[in-house]
Amino acid sequence: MSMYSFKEIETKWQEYWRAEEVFKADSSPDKPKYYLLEMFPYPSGKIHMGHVRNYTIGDVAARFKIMQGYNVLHPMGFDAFGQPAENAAIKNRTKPDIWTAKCIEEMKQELKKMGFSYDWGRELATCDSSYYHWNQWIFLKMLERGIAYKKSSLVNWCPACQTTLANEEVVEGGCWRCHTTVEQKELEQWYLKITEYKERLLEDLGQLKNWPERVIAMQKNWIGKSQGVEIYFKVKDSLVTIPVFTTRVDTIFGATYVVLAPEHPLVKELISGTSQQQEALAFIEKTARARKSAQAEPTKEGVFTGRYCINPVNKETIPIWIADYVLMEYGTGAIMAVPTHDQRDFLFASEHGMPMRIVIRVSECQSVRVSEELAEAYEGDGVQVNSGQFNGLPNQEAKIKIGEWMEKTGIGKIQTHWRLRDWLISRQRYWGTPIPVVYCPDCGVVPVSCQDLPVRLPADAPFTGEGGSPLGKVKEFVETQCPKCQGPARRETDTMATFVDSSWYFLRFCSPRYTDGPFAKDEVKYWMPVDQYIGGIEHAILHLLYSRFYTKFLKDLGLLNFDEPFNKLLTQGMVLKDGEVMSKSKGNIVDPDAIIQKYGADTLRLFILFAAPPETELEWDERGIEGAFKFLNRVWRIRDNLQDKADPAVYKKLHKTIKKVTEDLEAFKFNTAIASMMELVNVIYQSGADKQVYETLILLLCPIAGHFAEELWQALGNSGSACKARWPIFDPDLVADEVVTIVIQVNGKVRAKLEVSADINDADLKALALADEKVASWVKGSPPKSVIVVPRKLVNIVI
RNA sequence: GGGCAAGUGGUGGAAUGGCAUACACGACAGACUUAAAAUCUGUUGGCAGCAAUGUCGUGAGGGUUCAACUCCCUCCUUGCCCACCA
Repeated sequence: MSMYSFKEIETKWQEYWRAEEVFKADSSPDKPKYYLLEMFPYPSGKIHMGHVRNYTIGDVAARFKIMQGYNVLHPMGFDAFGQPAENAAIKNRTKPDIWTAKCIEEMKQELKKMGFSYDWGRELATCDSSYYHWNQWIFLKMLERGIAYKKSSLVNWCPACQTTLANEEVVEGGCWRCHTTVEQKELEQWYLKITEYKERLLEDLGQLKNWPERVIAMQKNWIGKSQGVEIYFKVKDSLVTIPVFTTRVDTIFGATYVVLAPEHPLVKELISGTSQQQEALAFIEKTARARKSAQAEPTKEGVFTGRYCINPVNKETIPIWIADYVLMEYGTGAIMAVPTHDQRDFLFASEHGMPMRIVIRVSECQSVRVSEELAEAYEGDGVQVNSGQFNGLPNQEAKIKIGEWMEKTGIGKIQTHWRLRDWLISRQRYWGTPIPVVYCPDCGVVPVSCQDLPVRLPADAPFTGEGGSPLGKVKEFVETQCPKCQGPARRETDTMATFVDSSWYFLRFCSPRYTDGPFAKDEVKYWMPVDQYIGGIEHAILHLLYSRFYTKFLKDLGLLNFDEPFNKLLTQGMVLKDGEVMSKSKGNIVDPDAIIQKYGADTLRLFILFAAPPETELEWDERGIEGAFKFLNRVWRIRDNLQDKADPAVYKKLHKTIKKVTEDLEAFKFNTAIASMMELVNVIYQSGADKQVYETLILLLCPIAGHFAEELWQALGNSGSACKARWPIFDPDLVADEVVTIVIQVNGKVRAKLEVSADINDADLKALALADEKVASWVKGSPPKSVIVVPRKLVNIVI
């Protein structure tokens, strides 16, 4: 009787898989392909439970597909540029490249200890010049087509660190590193014109039938298409016109004032010379300061400009205000205020004593007549009142009619506004892809030519943590020749945001060593799109949106022949401890490596799959992991008591288990797949198993507990790798029951059960049910009102 | 404020119109053992009952149905995402 010595077994098989290149993928046109991808990690040096869960889910799916005969591509790499390497450089005086290489090495060792089925021959790291070369190449193509461009804009700026911050790096209005209040600063920055693709990004969401609903909803929200009307308000005694955007044109007759954002370009002109000028200027100055801190609380402050404009639908003269509840970034930066039908306008109007007029009522005879009776704005649907020729129309209908009428008369224009902004990719940082552009005093902004790529990061730079980009201080990097006139020029010292790196890595995996372009077209044609993508919900918007954008751009370049990169998407839930997310700051981290040491990788994999379905949160439970370990040991010991020929009932259970496990793995229902295998093991402990039953069980376990299965597969005298064996097929005859249990209900309550032949007809079943003595005692001779018979399941007698 | 998801035994969870609580953890009991651990075998939703059995029970309330954890409506709670977005 041997022990289940997981340490030896796991090392042995990991070495075997490596030496035999078991998981090496090659494109082969005669086999169905399956590209399984998990979101690649930032190489922090240690894997955490989130990684373990993400990659275990993917690994089981990959191994299952291999056994089913698919040609599987399952690669792994590292999203290796980014802030932490630079922070480490500042803190420990290490070089970012050396620090990152060390982290990758350590992380790879941990991933290997989990026994994941990666084709390590395809490993890539985004910080390799052979990778970021093509980042730069794609950027140049975007520049050529006007998709990459430079403009001046407000960005988050930490005055202490002297650097810009991404929105994600602003925590409660302060710098995530030093907590200094973040300011808004005007800077020239590089952008990618993702807005050029907004229509397609929105529309093609419809193609993503196998994406979670909520991810689709989040992307829709983020793109933020809203249809409305731009209305022109003429300023009284002036040639100026104020365009206003609204999605509620049906409320236009209730507009009692107009509001501009304090930064609106027309504001200065409007207030000049009015009695309100000083007050207005002071207000603008004050809000500008308040708005500098990124997360200012909403307020309802504002000031009258001293000017009036004309409501074009009823020629009413209404005042123009400036208020900080209007945002310059959305719409036209100006709104028409309808206090009766917009809650924000209502609050502002109440505060400042502005008039209100109801223009939509639930019904025409509704008794509320004067606006003073309103406690809040009515934002729902109803019938138009006080609305000129549109009175009496349902407001949804009026919305369309008024829009059309405005177009015809030139009062306004039907328009669509979007929330999506262009993507700011400039970072004043060292550890990222250099933006391949040169500034020449004579020729201006000149792209580096494709032949001269990659623009390499200098090996060293001064990392002080203050005073802007370290790259700017590396003379050999900055000083260069203009590609156009050969005169002296300066290189761009900004680098690209790391989200750029991860926006196309799934394409690079198809031909990671290709040198003539970002990827080999035929390899991409064979492998793409990704059949199954797996990762955290935190990437539901940014990474997935950027990857979709890149795919569409590369399609337009003629390099791809599909619109969407990821066919199916699974977002796995988080791993919790004591009801909270595992995090360093909470100090509730469970180190996967410690669990591997104590129980082995197969036990860890089994537990993490068994404890919860993949999409829901998973509560870490040390006792649960012992249960998983006990189960593997229980399976291990079956080998000591194999019979010559197992009981037919065991075979029946076996084939039912094959069916259930196959269906469940297909649907990523790992927890119930494992439960059904546990049931089979319980039956085996009752009735015994033979070699064939045992071998089949081992194969069913193989995708989940790979090392364990290999060892037993070999011990049973098989040659070759279990994970290359054919996936078991169930016998339909053995799965079908010849006797079924029928539930007999009286008035919907279970009163009896009958064992009957599976092919009994409904009439016989009904007769049998009525004849049952327990049933008779409930029916008590009264004739049943009706009897419902569900074949093979139940009979319900209604009395 | 808007959107989405979830709410089931002591615990993780199963059942997506047809036996509520599969499987596991924990707990309790028995076997083995000098003893413990490990292992194996049972029992394990509440209430009433010696028992057979009855009855209640899936966040709350209503509805549809012969039948509802499941579908519909209203509400509560929790989590996530977005948010002065006009």
